[in-house]
Amino acid sequence: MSIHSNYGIICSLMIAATATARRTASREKRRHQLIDATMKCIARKGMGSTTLGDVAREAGLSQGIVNLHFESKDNLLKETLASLANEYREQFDKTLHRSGPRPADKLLALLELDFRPSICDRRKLAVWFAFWGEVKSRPTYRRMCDESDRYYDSVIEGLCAELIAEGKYKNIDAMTAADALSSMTNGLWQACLISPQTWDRRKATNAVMSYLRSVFPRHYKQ
Amino acid sequence: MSIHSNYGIICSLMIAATATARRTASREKRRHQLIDATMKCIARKGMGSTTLGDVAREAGLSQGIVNLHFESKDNLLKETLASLANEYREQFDKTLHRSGPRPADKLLALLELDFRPSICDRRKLAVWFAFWGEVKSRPTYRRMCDESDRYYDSVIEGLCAELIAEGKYKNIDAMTAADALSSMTNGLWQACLISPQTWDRRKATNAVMSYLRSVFPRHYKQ
Amino acid sequence: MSIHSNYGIICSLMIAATATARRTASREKRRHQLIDATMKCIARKGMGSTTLGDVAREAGLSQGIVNLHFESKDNLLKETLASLANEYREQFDKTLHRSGPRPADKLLALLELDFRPSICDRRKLAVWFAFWGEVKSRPTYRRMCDESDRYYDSVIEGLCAELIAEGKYKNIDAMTAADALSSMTNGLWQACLISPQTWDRRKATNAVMSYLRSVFPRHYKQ
Amino acid sequence: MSIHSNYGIICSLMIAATATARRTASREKRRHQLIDATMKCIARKGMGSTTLGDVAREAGLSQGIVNLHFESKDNLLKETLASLANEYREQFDKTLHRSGPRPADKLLALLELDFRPSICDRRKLAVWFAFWGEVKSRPTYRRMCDESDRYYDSVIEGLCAELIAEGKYKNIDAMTAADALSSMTNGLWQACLISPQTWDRRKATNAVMSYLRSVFPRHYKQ
DNA sequence: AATGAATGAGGGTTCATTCAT
DNA sequence: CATGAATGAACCCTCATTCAT
Repeated sequence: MSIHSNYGIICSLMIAATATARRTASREKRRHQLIDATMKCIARKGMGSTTLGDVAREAGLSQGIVNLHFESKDNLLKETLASLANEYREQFDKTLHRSGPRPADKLLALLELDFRPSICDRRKLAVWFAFWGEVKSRPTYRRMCDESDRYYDSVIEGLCAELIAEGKYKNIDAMTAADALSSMTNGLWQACLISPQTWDRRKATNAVMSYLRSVFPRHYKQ
Repeated sequence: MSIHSNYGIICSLMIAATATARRTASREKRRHQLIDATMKCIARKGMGSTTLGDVAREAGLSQGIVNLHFESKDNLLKETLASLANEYREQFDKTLHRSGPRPADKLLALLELDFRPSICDRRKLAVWFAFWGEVKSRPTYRRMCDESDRYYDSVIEGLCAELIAEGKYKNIDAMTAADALSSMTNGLWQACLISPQTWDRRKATNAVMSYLRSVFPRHYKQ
Repeated sequence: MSIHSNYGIICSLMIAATATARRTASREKRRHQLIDATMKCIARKGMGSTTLGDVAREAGLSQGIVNLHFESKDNLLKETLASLANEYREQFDKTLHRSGPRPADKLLALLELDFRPSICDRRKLAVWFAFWGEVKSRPTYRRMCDESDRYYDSVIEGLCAELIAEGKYKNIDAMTAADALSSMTNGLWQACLISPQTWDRRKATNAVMSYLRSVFPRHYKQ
Repeated sequence: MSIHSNYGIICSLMIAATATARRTASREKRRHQLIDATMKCIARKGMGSTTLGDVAREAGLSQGIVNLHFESKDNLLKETLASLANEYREQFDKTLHRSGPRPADKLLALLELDFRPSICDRRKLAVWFAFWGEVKSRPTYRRMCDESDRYYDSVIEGLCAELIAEGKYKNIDAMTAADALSSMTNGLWQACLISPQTWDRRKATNAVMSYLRSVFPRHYKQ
């Protein structure tokens, strides 16, 4: 075998690799495209009224496409929730690691994240609430949400613990502070969904800050 | 005809009479019965999977009964939400008027109400969240929820304003405090729904109290 | 309670009974009507190409009717086979008990039954063969067919045994004769299905008679 | 580029070469491979539940392969039946020509052929019956089966005629004997399919032999 | 020649709604 | 009022077929 044929082989291999890569990439891309369309539909029509036909149409593809890539509607919804949760987690982790270095800064950054437009977007919140609305009857959804929540709570609680240690705060424990802060975020999202006219980011931030300032006064000044 | 056949007839008659009595139960009673069955079904199977057949079966009645009393499924759901909202409002108002007389006591009573078993019951919360999950795509639901929320917020805000005036608190305004407290309640309900294992009433109360104590220290002592 | 009211009650009861009876009867009637339509469709289009829509249309009813009465297509098919088997069995038993009294007459009557127009009808045979075609992949069908076959075989074998005892035939045993006769019937039905042009009842009867005459010559004369 | 990468390339090439060889397998071979896979699928899942995807998977090939080689599913099935019929005919003709020389031996050899494992195999019978089940609604299938049957019947009838002439049998005509024998074979196959537990080759052979012996006693002794 | 992603028609099934009783 | 059989639209899903690679 000469070097020339070797060259040919290498090219073939590269093309094959690219083709495979492209096919594979395209598969992931399709899935993402469909999940995206699903979220749009859920936000617009609600979960119960979203049909696979709607999703396919939204994605500009054909009827059978969802079952081809997700096997069933149920699975599509599960993967949609997973994708949503994953997206949040990525932002959360990125924020956690890039902010700081002081725990007070990290905590503030994480709380502010929740009201950034990319997260606190009514369309996206509608999808979250659609899933939460099914949590009781779908153990899988509950488990997925629960798992994420525990992680976030533990991070928040850890930061609160550091603040308490640093500030020698006597009247508060880390877990209670974390519970209060986490629940406020969720409740404020709900307000954003239900009362968008009266809701605004500043109000939400004020509510959270009012807690931080009065509980951790040495870290968050007026 | 012998006495025996008479006996059988009389029994039949009594059964028939009972059935008739049941059948002629007042319109309102039947509607309530169906709404109740609806909530049970939503809590158990989720809103998307609840059929009119399920509701009728749960109520022990026949297939067409819901359309007879509510015209359509859509209407049944709207009335179910209205009933749920009404029930809460009644408890809220009763609590507001019976507690007191000081605003600090009233505020505390209202916040504690939210974690009483009759309100903070996972089955009932499941129904609430089911409706919130459809809020974005069903303007009617949103309007109904929004309306109630505004009322509660205004009451809470009024009480906070009284506390602020009484306590001469400088670093907080009534609206912010009301926002913080209301959103915490909603967020804690969500925790109850999603993480029932780690959730308990004391934790929830602690979270709320931690806010009251640090923001209104002169009213709520450690 | 006077006799008059009693009279009214009795009338009501009778009406109720009639109504119930009619409802119940109508249910069975509907099922039979649908099974009948199913057989017609299978005979005309084949089992694989028969849709529930076809069956409903054939019965002059609406799309959802089959699932209302049979839960699933699978169940409809099973019940169709059961009905077909039942119909045959009734004819078989009737023939068995009405013919005779001698075993030779009974055996002949049973074998002739298989080629009577009501049984050996190409449309009906098509349905039988449609089910036999699925026997390998559907254990339920196999079991149902097997069960019936055993019963018929045992009756035929019993009659052959009586003939053998009566005629003191040396060269044949009852089981072999029964196997030969039963299998001939099935094979001749197949010929009727596949080669209707060359098939006729006389030919079929001749084939069976040729066996009877040569194996049981003292019972069946030339 | 090191020798190691070369090694990898060469291996890839060899795999590719094998794949190519497989891909360029003669058209006929591929068709046969697919027909074989079709029979396996029909035997396992039934004709109605066999999809082109199943066939392709069974053959270890790709989704679109059947349409490439057979244009349509319908055509694949027709060719499968043709192949099945052809296979039987080859064995029949081989047996006919190799056995003998006396007609009694030929007839016996042909009848015994039908119960040899290579023919009377439940998997293969399942396929036969699957096609017979569609005979009524698919004229093409009927015609194909009919054509073959006529040929076999004519051969059997011819042999019977020779026996009758040789043995000077008075009470039987060739056509009737051929009908009886052919139908017995088919009926015994059905027994093999439906009641495999109680069926065995000896029983089947006995049934056929009981006919031959009593109808052609001078050729087939006890 | 072969692949496998994509299509879209059509199947079984569910269910809100209607209506005769 | 109440029933429950019946309807038929619309859903999810399957699968033969096509086509770019």
